[in-house]
Amino acid sequence: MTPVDVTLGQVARQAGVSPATASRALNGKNGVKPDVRERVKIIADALGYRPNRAARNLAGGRTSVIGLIIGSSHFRDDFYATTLVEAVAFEADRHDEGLMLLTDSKSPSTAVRNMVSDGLVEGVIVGALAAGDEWVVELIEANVPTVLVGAHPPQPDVCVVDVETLRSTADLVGHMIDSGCERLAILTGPSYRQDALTRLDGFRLAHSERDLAVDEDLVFRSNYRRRSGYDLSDTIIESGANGVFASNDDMAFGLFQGLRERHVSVPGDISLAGFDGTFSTDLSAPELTTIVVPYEQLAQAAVRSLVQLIDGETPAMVQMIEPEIRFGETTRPPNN
Amino acid sequence: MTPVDVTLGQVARQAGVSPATASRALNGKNGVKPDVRERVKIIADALGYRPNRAARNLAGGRTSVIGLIIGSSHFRDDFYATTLVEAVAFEADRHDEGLMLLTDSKSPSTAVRNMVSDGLVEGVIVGALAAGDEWVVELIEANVPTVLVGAHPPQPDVCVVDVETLRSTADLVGHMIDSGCERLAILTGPSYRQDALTRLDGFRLAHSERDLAVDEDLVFRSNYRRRSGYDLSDTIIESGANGVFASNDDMAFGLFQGLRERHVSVPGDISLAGFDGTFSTDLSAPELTTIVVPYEQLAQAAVRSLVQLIDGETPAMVQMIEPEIRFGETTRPPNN
DNA sequence: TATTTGCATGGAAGCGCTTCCATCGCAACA
DNA sequence: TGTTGCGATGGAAGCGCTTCCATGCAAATA
Repeated sequence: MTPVDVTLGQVARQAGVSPATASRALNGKNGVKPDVRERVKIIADALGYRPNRAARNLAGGRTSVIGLIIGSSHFRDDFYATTLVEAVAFEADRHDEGLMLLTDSKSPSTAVRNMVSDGLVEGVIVGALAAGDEWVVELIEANVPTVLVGAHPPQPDVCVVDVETLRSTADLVGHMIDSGCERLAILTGPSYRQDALTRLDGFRLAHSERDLAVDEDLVFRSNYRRRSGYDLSDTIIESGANGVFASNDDMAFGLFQGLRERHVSVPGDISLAGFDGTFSTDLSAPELTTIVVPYEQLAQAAVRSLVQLIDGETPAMVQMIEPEIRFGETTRPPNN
Repeated sequence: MTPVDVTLGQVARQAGVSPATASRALNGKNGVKPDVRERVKIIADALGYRPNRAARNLAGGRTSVIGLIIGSSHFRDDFYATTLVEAVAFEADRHDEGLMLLTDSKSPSTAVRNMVSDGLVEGVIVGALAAGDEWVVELIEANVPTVLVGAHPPQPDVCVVDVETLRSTADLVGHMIDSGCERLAILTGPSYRQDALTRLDGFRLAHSERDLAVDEDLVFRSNYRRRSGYDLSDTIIESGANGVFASNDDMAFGLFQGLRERHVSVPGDISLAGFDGTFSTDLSAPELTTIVVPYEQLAQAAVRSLVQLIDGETPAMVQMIEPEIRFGETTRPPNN
């Protein structure tokens, strides 16, 4: 089955040492003379030796496989999911870690725990999204090294990597206010999603920093769906808003489309900004002003932290990655 | 590390049998009395026993992990990739197979072979796409059980699961011709992609079946990009075509957008169909007539075949999944 | 009843690796 | 020169499982 199969023993014999020493040499443990180590390494290389992960794992060592779990419901529609999967896959590879995709077709925690107790996966990265608490708690309590990516309900003792959202949202919203949107509306995401709440908080923060009250009539509870942005077009127009911060790009695109169809000029009549940094497929749409989620960095931080966790180190419990605000053509230019 | 760790030995002892028998009982090997098998199973269940995959693998058994590799270049933009990953993940899970995501950040074949010789992955599913030959050949020669999903250059001795494209395309195109598109254009995909070629073949087939010559001036070489459909709007209009088969939905959407902006009615002035069954994000666009790629079925067939391959059985070398033609509002109705 | 057949079962080896423990040799010390 | 100490090394156990092989027992046959 396996194409070539050089074992540690063969390497050891070739190098004239015992398997024990060869193992130590290859794994960077000390107690091996430098020249011996070097010799073993060279021979291993020459022979194309690859340690059998199963054996290594069995013997108590590392598997070098991490798991990634993303709610399947988010897989399809969410730009988030795809991009994160790709980024994590890339990053895991850089760390020489295998990446198992764990589905949550049954119970997610069961799936994960099973994998872990199967001895295959040493830790998991959870695309947090709307991850319910029990879930994560269960993992942590089962002592599974876990890193959460993305917004999530506050949770003690869990390693989290997230996008700094409050400040950046407040900055963007603040800019909109400062550049003339005295009637600024917001399209929120669903209230059960932490990220949606934080984005709304950022919206409020920008106002309070300017001693402005948020006009609650301009807070439109929505659901992150493109359709909902589109459907709110009339309402927005009637509200007299001259600026809209959509809590995600999808809604912004939907709204944009609605506004265009109603011949409302963006940003002439209404300034528009989103959040995520996704790409519109609408080829004649202007570039959206938005906050770009840095997936690569998220993935990088997540994998790094997880590896540390597995190695018994203590990574920063909370890591906030600064997103970049990208000014497009749907708001007035920043220096205005 | 592992939360609970019930071993086969414990199950065996509890059941009052030897580990050997327990193993046989649990793995459905014969040579175990039904009542004993039942007892062992019940106890294993009660104890929450989960076989250690590493050990199982080491002992020469199966790992029950398969790999999935998709060119990373396709990961981001291709609807294909995401959907396939999801479908395969789901299906693998149903088969109790773990799913490793293999990146091709280095050389793809190296990545795969490493995984396999690491003893982690028993076989791979390759999202074929534009998979170069060497690649696949290398895998096959390295004796790695491999299943290709999707169109690919003809290749002997490789297990392939693909969408039946020629006939379905010819059917759809035929319908367009029959329902009044005497000037039917095609937007092709890039010529290095097998699927693009087959779709073009289907287009031609529909014509030859009707003893019609393909007007080569209506064959527009394109690249699957939405943008290219959009950009070809004027050319299409000038060509006098009254129907367009776009080789994928993306181009169809792009073209649709272009036509709408130029106030050309679809299907009034020009009938339009695509291929793939993706969803338009354009909320006010009509539903596109298209051929829906059945990802779930593809994934299902692929996983099934791979498992057979791994088990030493001989699955059908080529499996063609029949897609469904979905008539939307961009062509005249089918019974016309 | 004696013998063969065949199925159910247990014992034990071993997959490739890591790691504990004992050993050995050498340098530094008394 | 005789000890001690310590770093380098090898031997061997064992991770949890599968599977070969031998054993034992019951049913089927002569």
